[in-house]
Amino acid sequence: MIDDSAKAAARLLSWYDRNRRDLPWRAKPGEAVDPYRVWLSEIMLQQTTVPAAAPYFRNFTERWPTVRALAEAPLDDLLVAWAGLGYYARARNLHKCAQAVVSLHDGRFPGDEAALLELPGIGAYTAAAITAIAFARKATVVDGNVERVIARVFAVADPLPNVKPTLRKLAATLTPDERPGDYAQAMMDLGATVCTPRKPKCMLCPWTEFCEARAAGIAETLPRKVAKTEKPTRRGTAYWLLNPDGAVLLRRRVESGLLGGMTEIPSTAWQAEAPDGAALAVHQPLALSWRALPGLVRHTFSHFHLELAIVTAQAGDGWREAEGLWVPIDRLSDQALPSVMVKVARHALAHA
DNA sequence: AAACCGTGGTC
DNA sequence: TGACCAAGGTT
Repeated sequence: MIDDSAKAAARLLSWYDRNRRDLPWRAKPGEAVDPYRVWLSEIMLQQTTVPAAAPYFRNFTERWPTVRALAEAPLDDLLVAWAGLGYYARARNLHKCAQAVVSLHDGRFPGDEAALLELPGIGAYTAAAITAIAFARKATVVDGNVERVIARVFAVADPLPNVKPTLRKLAATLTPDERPGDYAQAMMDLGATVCTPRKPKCMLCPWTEFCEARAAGIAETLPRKVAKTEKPTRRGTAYWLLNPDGAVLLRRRVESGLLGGMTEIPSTAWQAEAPDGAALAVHQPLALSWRALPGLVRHTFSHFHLELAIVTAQAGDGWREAEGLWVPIDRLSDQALPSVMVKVARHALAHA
């Protein structure tokens, strides 16, 4: 077991110095840390892999180099730029947070956890990460990586999420006073590259000698998690409607909830039962004779599977009566289309 | 407090 | 091939 937390921290920091990864948001040695870039990267990395976030981070920082620039941009520009990254409430809160930093803090991020926690989209993890990485102040960062490392080092067998407070307390006992930012990133790097969910590389681990789970031969089985509820399937039909100019009808979804504020191809409600003829008539954007396209578009969201049928029609006179916006096919990339809608558009273009 | 909220890669 | 997984937060 770990009987000397200072020694454990030193061992981890030494490992970190020898295995430092070059990531787009990581300041080079000697380079000043920009809290704006730390914050932006932490939001993008929530439940998101490094390869997925990296191109979005480059695009955002090039286009909006400061929090003030981001605050002054129209929300819809952020949603277009965020499209495809998922969890779109993050983009809405990103905008709110940038505006709060400008209006409440004169354009500078606050440097303590309590003040950061007040900002939209910043929770316990992100507040600690910004405090440690951007402001070099002591804070215990607990993300999925840290939970896994701590559960293994201390052989905590109680399942998540209930055991989370216990893991947090244990993690705090190891946090050193020195180099808080490097230590936070070292813990996450250790979890991401060595103490991995499957087949942990214990031979390369700086903590292998005092890891209780490794000693007990149960490292790969930790942390335990309560079984998740099964995902239901919902079904719907999307309307691929073209006007005489060859533009397609799109709509803006409501601000809250699933894909809030994003652009969609008009469709019926998504329910357990596929829509019947009456439902198709109720939801159609124009009263027309629709032709069914072959196949289905399948997509899985965080908590349900979706099966979408697609019907198509050509609007004649009166196309202006439809509710929504008409977008030329070659301008679809300017829209805030989430991945599921990109799938629908591709399917329609391939089969229409 | 449990549900909601995306996506793409991996095995 | 379908379940699991990733630098979580909000309601």
